[in-house]
Amino acid sequence: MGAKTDTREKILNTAASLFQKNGYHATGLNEIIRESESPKGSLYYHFPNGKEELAIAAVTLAGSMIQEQIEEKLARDSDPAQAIKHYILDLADSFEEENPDNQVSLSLLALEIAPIRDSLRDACKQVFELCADTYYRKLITCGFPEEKAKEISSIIFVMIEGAMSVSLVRNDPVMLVAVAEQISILLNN
Amino acid sequence: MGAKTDTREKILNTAASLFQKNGYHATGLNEIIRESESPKGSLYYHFPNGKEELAIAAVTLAGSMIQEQIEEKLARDSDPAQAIKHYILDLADSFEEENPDNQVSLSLLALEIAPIRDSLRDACKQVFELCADTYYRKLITCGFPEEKAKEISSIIFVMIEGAMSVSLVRNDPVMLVAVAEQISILLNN
DNA sequence: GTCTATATACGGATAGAC
DNA sequence: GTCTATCCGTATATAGAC
Repeated sequence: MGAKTDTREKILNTAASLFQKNGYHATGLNEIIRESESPKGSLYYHFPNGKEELAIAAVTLAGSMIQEQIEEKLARDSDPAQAIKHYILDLADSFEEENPDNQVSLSLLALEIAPIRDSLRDACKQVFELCADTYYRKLITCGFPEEKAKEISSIIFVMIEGAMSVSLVRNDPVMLVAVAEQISILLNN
Repeated sequence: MGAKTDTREKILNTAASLFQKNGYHATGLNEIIRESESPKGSLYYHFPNGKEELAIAAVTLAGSMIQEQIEEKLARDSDPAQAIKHYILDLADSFEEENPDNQVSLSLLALEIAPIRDSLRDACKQVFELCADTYYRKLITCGFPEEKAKEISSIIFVMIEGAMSVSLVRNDPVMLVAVAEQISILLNN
């Protein structure tokens, strides 16, 4: 093995990166195979259902990577409010950088592909759930009551995703900073 | 006059509706002229710069309509927390309905078109600003200090847009309800 | 499993009659 | 100002050699 899954991985990584950055409809399969230096035949060999199947795999991969990043960064502070604030400020800091692993927004891709088909919507729902659940577990670990943690973790996900959208549109991370400042208020009530 | 601007208006309204609902790249000009029952020649007569010019006009129109709806609904309650909560719960209620004037999310369209060109990004920024400013003016009217109002109004816009995105992806308005419940906490701190 | 050539449809845009 | 016919590029997808 090794080379066996290598082509598939290259295609998938490239697709996930381009889909997240430019969106689903704006990204052509030709662009994906060019950037990943893979032939089109391999794409359809590994993803027989074409672009939609690739989208499901891509949103799932992107979600996992984001989830891992959240988890890792939340572990740096024991205080949950501080940890989450710290994480969001890091997002703001890395906003200018262009390297692909800093792409932490799922909204564009999810909003585009969810309406296409139920299977795509389900994949998006799962990814959203996964991210929110990472905040949830942090809050539980820190002693928050279950109900409160459930409520707050969803709100945090919504605020971050909303602030990311606004920041991307405005091309300016100040909205993320503003949201970071609200976290402690949110958690202490 | 009357018939003179009628064609333009029909094209623009249809475009704004389809762009908001399905997104920019997923909506073809052919679809717009078919749905608006206008010939393609008229589209390029009224919007010589084609799809991009239409997108600017559409996002601006959509923003104005949303802004008016926010303003109108916030006027129903004198207490700002109550007014905003009431407005968000209305959004949740109207979530199932399909008529076009209930499309109150700008994120999909804005995230798609902002990166295309600066003129499109600027139009999106202005629209976002317009909406947030409506919350701002409500807060000022109700006696909030300027700085606090500025801060909170942005957060409210972010939370609503984020909750709308999540609700659209999940096809379920519960996230809007959850956000509505947080408004009073946000305003009383 | 890999790769290229090709099929087919549709995208945005334009020309030019009326 | 209105409308149709058409251009050209690119999109997704497939066929079939290797």
